[in-house]
Amino acid sequence: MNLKTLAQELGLSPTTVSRALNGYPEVSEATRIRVMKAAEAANYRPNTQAKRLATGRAMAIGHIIPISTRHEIVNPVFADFIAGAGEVYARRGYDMVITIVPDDQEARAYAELRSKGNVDGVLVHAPKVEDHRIAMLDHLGLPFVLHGRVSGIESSYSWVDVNNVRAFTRATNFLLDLGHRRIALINGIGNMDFARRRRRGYEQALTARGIAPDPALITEGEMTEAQGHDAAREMLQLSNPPTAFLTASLLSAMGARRGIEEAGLKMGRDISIVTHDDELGYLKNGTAEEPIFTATRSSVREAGRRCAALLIDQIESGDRTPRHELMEAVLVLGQSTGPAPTA
Amino acid sequence: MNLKTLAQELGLSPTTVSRALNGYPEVSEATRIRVMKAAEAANYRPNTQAKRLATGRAMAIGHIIPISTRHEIVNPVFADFIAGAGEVYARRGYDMVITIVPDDQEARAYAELRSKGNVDGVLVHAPKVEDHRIAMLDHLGLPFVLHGRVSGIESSYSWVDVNNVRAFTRATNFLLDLGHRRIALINGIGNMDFARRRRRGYEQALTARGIAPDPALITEGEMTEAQGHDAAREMLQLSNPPTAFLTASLLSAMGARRGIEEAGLKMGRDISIVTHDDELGYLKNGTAEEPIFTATRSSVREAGRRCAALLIDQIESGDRTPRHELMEAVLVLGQSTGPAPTA
DNA sequence: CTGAAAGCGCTAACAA
DNA sequence: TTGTTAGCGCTTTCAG
Repeated sequence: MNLKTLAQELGLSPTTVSRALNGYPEVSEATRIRVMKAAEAANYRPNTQAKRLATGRAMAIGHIIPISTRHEIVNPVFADFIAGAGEVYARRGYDMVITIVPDDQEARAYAELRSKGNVDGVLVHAPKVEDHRIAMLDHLGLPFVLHGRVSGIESSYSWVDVNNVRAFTRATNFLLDLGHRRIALINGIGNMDFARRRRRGYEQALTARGIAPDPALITEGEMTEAQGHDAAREMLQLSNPPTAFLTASLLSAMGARRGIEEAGLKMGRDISIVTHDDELGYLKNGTAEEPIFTATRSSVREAGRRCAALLIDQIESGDRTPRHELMEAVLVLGQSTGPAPTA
Repeated sequence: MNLKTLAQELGLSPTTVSRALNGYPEVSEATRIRVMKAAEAANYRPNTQAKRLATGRAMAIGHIIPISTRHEIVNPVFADFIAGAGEVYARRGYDMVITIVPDDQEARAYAELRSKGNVDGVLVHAPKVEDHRIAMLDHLGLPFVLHGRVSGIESSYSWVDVNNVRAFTRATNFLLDLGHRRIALINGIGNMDFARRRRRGYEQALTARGIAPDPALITEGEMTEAQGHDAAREMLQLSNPPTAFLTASLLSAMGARRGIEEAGLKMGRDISIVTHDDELGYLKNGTAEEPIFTATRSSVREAGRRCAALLIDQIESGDRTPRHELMEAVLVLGQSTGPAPTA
């Protein structure tokens, strides 16, 4: 069933039917209703491709996922972001087009998406310090929104990010308030922008209390269980070992926990862990002496929603002045994951 | 840059240029080369929407992800599948369109995808026992491939699946060979087809050795850390507790490990764990007395590739006779994750 | 081997 | 308020 035949059945022109269906004002209420009913009855749906060609709008948003670095796709957090963004796309009639590319071909992927007219805009994931993609997208003229920020870049662009500095300042302060003075940081890959900011928050909190950050207590890398385990084992063998760990992910925290137990120490008695990730409800129901965490997964989903909404707004309004949203992480202590963080 | 202007610049008709670019035989090698060069120089890419409209092919594959049940999107394994499928799509020129829907609207989502002509086929995830989606897609006439199978359905369809029965039979036998007689199963949600099959494999192995499966040693549910922990705690309080755990996911295994330690038992001395999931390299480097696991994540990625390739083949060939691929899980013991499982 | 012309299904000026 | 006409950018007969 297409427009033309539907129009014929109704004894109307395709134009009128189109207008009625798309809510144009200049069509009489009577015919509109008649058309709507007929369309409903015939189970008519406008052909997407034709619509796209005619309007010049792809009604789709692209997400490019580079894969040679495993972090992005393996990170469970990515799925949450997609879920959040997908909710918004569904609501607003957009398709989500995901492209997997070896990361040395990422630039070409954006350019192709652009020149083939596949998408109206893109969402950019996992920005690195001084990420080159910003300049490239600017140059392409393809609307985009970053999930995260890029520290080393002066040009302005739209982004949605969580306040990583503040989250880690608070988490560090929490441990300091408990009396800890030797606090280790198990962080993400150093050139990821979020990791840089988290480290800054941690160091600022220490410095503010007159404690010099100790490089021996900081490790950066892929946020896996093994990372947490190895780091904990190693650090606990120092002559002046940490009494607490602050980790950037739940997996690292689990690993650290294992390392701690292998060293014969007991969680909450000898040592504490704070993690940034609420991922799977692990580490919940603790007391103040036990692990706490800040909410990541729920906020990533919310970030997905906001990125998507922001991008669609920009596309539909044509207004390209950069906009930002900074979300606060929620510190979760001794209870299950709370609602998504507030702005 | 579009076909028309490119043709003008070359002093050729759009037809000829199109033919040259699309590899039609009836164009002279000389002009083909000339056209190719010009296209390259002008950085010309055919407009996707126009191509789609003209050919009637969407050059896109849909993935519908229902979200009210959290399992799918939260499961890290899903990201691996997407990565694998995405590789193939990229190679063969297809877009991957992901739709997130509240799971009570899944049927409508497929119907819309179909009638709007958004995609040429769909990949179906996480089949349940007696999954109704098969009948629906059959009825819609939309080509599809299942990742997994549906036990309770007689109609035939294409699928790619891992041999869950055999994986769990082998894992159970491994524990039996070590001398265990009280083996617990921490399984996925009961109405998921894969969970049903895993259970069957486990029970078959026990029965074959004359051991009656004990319902008190079987638990089914969302495969979280908490599930593993709670199940382990509970089962270890039985008057006749298990000496080994077989879990369907790494997270459950981690949880079980925590539960075991809380109970004052020691891994590898008092108790063993085998898990189906190689997720993050956890539990590796064990001895025979220590945990082993079968490769899931790497095989899921491979499954993604195969599903995508199978679907595209069917779409392009027009041949709708159902095809299947059964992959064997690889038992990984005392070493890091191996290569993807072989067929 | 190349080109002219029609058409994919829709939207959007412009007329009436 | 409705219809006519052109056109989005490509592919694909059908002629030459």
